[in-house]
Amino acid sequence: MTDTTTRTYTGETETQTESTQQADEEERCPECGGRLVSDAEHAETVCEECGLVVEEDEIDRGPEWRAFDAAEKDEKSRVGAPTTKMMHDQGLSTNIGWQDKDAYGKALSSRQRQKMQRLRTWNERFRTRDSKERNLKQALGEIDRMASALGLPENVRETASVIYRRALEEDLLPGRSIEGVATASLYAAARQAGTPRSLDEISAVSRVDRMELTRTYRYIVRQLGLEVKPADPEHYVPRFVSGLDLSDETERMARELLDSARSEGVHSGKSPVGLAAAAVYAAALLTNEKVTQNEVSEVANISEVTIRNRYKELLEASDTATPA
DNA sequence: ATGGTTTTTACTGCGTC
DNA sequence: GACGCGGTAAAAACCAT
Repeated sequence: MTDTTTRTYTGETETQTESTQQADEEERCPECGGRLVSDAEHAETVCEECGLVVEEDEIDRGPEWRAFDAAEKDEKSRVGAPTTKMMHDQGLSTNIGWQDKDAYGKALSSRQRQKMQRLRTWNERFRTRDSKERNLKQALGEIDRMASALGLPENVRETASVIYRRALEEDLLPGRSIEGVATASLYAAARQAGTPRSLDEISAVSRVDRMELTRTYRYIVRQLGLEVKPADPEHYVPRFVSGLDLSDETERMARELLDSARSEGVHSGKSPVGLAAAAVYAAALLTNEKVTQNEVSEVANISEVTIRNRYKELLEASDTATPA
């Protein structure tokens, strides 16, 4: 068994906020040279002096929400129209505004208001009408639910959404349940993002049982050609450590043990969870913090026997690697 | 489906508090 | 005696073929 330990770092995709600093060269009215004022309400740019309309039908890039104070504005404000994979239509479909104003900014008559209200209702219905869209909507809701139950960050949800979307595109759904595929997507996403959750943890919050989950998971990974590296045991360490109230020192120690174990090629088909659990246990031993094998096995959902076997191997490996 | 691994289950013995 | 720990054997689960 070849143990090519490829250290893959799936970094978190940081969304960088670019501070586009441009010298605001003030534009002038071509007629009279007056100051130009943009009127977002009417989607126009007009001259302050003579009232000439310089620009028409501008796209309103402003917010579509109301802000009641500065703090709220900052909180909600963003740049451009974000498309998000987390909404079933990527947030690109038409929404009918809530403002009850016409294109000129005038308030609507009550008849018109009622009409718009009805239009809104129907628009919403049509928007989600066709089956794929509905399907997606449900699945994304499910993904969201499970992700929060597992404390998975936003980017994992995004990834899961993307995976699910692809599965849907490739017609992988027929014969499989929406929940199943949604769960599998989330599992894959969590692993790809370097915040893996074990199958047990996932199936605990999912409506589908383990069997179906593993089956669909394997299936979509193969069909979609997803690259999912074998989970790195180190990724489990922080969770176990905090779950057991151990020190940072222990956490570091556990990482070291795993590192030397890696170079000794101890992992080969061994479950990463077991390895991580054993490392935490061994580290606690070395730093004189009291944890029982039983406690570790509880938080890691792994049997004590496995911990015993693994941690012996870990200590051996670290001895050969760094003879103290 | 099958065979080889790994993990789990269940049980036993030892030492300590 | 309860508890933590270590070991073993058999069963179950998993994976690749």
